[in-house]
Amino acid sequence: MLAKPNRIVRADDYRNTVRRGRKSATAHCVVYVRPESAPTDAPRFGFIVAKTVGNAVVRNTVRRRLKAVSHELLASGFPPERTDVVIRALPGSDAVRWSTLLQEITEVIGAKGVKR
RNA sequence: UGGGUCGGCAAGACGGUCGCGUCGCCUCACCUCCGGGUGCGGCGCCGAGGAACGUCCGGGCUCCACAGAGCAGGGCGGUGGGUAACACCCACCCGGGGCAACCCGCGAGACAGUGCAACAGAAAGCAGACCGCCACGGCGCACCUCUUCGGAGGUCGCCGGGGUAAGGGUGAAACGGUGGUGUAAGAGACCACCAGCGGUUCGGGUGACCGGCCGGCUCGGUAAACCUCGCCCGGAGCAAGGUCAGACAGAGAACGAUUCAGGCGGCUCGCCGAGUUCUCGGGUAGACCGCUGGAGCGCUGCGGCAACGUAGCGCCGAGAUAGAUGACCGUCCAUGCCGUGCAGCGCCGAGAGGCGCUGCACGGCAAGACAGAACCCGGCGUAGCAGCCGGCCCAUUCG
Repeated sequence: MLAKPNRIVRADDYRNTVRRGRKSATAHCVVYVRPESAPTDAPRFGFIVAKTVGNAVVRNTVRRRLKAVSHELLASGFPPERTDVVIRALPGSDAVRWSTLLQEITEVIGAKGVKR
């Protein structure tokens, strides 16, 4: 779905993106976008799924669907280079239809960034 | 056919589009101390569970003296086996439940000692006696019978000192149970059977125990109360532990070296032994190893009632670290509900027909249990929708 270079893996990077990135909410997620922060050209994604969302199986599924959404975005060239994105899933996001989820996040990311 | 009981299997299938992680191979690029390393891309293999879960037991592994001894503490508790080990498993015994298959039991000891038992009941542990039963003695404006008229006998009531514990009632439990003999009334006082106890007794079994014989007739429960007995247990845990890289800033106090500084959870011994502990302040929490081939899995043979053991052959089946093992779509498969049609059965109706149940076909909708590895095994416990298969038992029908 998402290759290693497209993932945020350091706690510091999460912290900076959540604190300093621009924040916008959809019906099921909170999205933080911070441009010009990644060390390489590749945009990076990170995901936060709290225990309030569900048990381990549900959290895994939610995170995998968000990764699939991010992959769709990358394929259509949406997040600009060197941009960090953190998506925080809210309770209830396990029951959303796939098309709805994709549309919501695409709108938010598309409004924040310029198409490459 | 219906009901019950025990056990096993499986954990939706197939396809398409786009992807992820470990490992192996290849191409290209870069670096090189020429061993190799890093990165992009391609191909191939593999990629969650029966409970991966809870973390309740037991082990492996690692470190803590050389992992030792005693005490304390903890765990276990029918017997015999299995196992690396267990609180697990198998077989058997005993007790209880069930017509039965089968299920259930925190299954040692109450003649070592201490303690406990609400309510009820006369009485709860050592014998005793509330109601009652029984003779004996005394008393009576009581009653009946006989009378030689003096009284005698009996019934009833009261009192007295005795005998007795069968019956009543309470309780979870009342000093054996049932039936008889016996007696003034009764009682293991005696007898038969049963239950329990004891035996230098006989037989069976490795054993727990079982059966027989003999004996005198009897002695409560509770150890998920203290306790006693037997067996077992050193502690901490993969953030164990180790290598490399990197960062910072030290200061003060106490104790101590042929040793009771300190270390091995507590105490004593024993061992090791040169730095240890505390306070204030500051810093790092990166990479690699451990890390997955193992008490491993499958088949067949042999031993064993079984758990299991063993031999041969074959196989390799996850190693992530903001944490891979997937996302979306389609078809089929079971499942539930609704509708339509057909068939069978039952009921209602004079009839046309109507209603209900079951099965099949088609269409639509819903929806796919519980749940996600993190050092690894063996168990236990818990969660769990709908299924499939088999053994056994009971009832019924037919032969």
